[in-house]
Amino acid sequence: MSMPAAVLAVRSMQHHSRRPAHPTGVHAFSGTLEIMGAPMLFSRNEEIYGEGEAAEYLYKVVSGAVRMYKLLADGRRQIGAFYLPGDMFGFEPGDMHAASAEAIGDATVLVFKRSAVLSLAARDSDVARRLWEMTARELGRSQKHALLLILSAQERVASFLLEMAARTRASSEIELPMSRQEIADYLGLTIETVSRALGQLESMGVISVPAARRITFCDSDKLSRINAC
Amino acid sequence: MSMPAAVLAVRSMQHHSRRPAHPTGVHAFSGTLEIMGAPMLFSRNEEIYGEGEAAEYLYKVVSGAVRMYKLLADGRRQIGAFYLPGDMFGFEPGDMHAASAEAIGDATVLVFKRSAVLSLAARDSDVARRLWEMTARELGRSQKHALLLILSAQERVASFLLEMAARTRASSEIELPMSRQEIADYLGLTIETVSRALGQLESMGVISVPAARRITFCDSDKLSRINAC
DNA sequence: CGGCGGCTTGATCGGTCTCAAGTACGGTGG
DNA sequence: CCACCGTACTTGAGACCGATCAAGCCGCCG
Repeated sequence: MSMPAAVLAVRSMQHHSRRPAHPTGVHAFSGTLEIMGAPMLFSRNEEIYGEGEAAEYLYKVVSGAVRMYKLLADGRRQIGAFYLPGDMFGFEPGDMHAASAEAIGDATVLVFKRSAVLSLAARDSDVARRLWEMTARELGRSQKHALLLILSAQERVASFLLEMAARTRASSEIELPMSRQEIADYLGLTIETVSRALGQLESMGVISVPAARRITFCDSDKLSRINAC
Repeated sequence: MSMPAAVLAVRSMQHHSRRPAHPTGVHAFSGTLEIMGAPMLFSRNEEIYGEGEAAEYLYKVVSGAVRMYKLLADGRRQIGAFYLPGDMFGFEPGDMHAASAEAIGDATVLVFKRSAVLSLAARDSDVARRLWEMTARELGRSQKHALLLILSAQERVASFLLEMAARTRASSEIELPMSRQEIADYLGLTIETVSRALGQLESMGVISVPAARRITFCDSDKLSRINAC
């Protein structure tokens, strides 16, 4: 197993001056911990961590987007989550990563040393509570994701669009950071089926697709009604 | 929304003498909290909590089994998890239950007041850590569940059998507490497909099914190889 | 013995995958 | 500025897997 990319990158960062945390508005932890996050840049498709590596860090997306995924024996890829600016990720049940994470496009990510977070949590119950809340929120997201996977193709795509709209706080139009292949791997479909479902929604007058990665909502109510959850 | 069953039941329990916690060997929390769990009995199909209710309690299965599920608009049911003796459940991102929980057969469950657990966690960082670990473990389970749902029917059933075997620490034979319908709703399949997949596995010589709810493993290696994860 | 619920088995239908072209877009170099 | 190229996306035709509809079977309990 090769050296985790994150470890190398963080080490190389230690010689740089620490920039202050970005003014993203969302604070991961109160006070002291926030300044512990070392900003790192990942380029398109660069690995942030790999399955089986020691989970030494927690991460927070500042800009760009991240995919978390697992590869199956036969080569299929299941994307478990997309992380957008403001999202934290890297929570794991054990001390090993059960999945891999990669930058979708160029991305800036704050990196927190896990042991530092844990020791801070041991002293500061408020930090511990936030840590627990974030893990619980991640659990909720995972459960919603599992729900998606039993729906029809059209329902999955509709739910996905609504999820993305809610997470980017955009009501009328969204810009997707990920490819059709990534959407397909997230929804448990093929690119062709995703494309067809989008085409159906468009011909139903629910959305319009002026560019492949730009979706405008023409009838949000109808879109919500297609979503069975 | 009707009064949560758990609330009523706990209230009625307050007039009973507290039995000591069951000697199950698995401890939810160190020390004081363990004795805070009020044992409750639920009968077959009885609701433990319902979607949308306030999440006032945490639960630990002592005996029997519990299903956690959501109902979709069109009546489909997605079972998100089965909880077996030793498992804790009821963790939620918000202060509301996002799903419902019911006893599969008659079941004994320890009930912990959430606010008491939280205030204990605020004082005792060890409790806070355990709480976080359990939530993270639940997150891992949910992610594995999502992975199941993109597999073929036979792979899903094989994975399910392996999961149940691992969780009951049984290597050669398992006794399933749940019906085919519940297995189907957990795996995102129909009862017919579950039944056929079991039949195929049996005719392949991988398992044998002496009784509908009793599965013996004839070739665990081959079963593991069918599982694509 | 009869009846009922849970499970299995069979035949057909439909949605999604697969394979295969075709098209639009973004970037690069002339 | 335009021609070219490669990648991403769309669209079409046919195959396949699991859902659906419909009987039949088994075990349990009255």
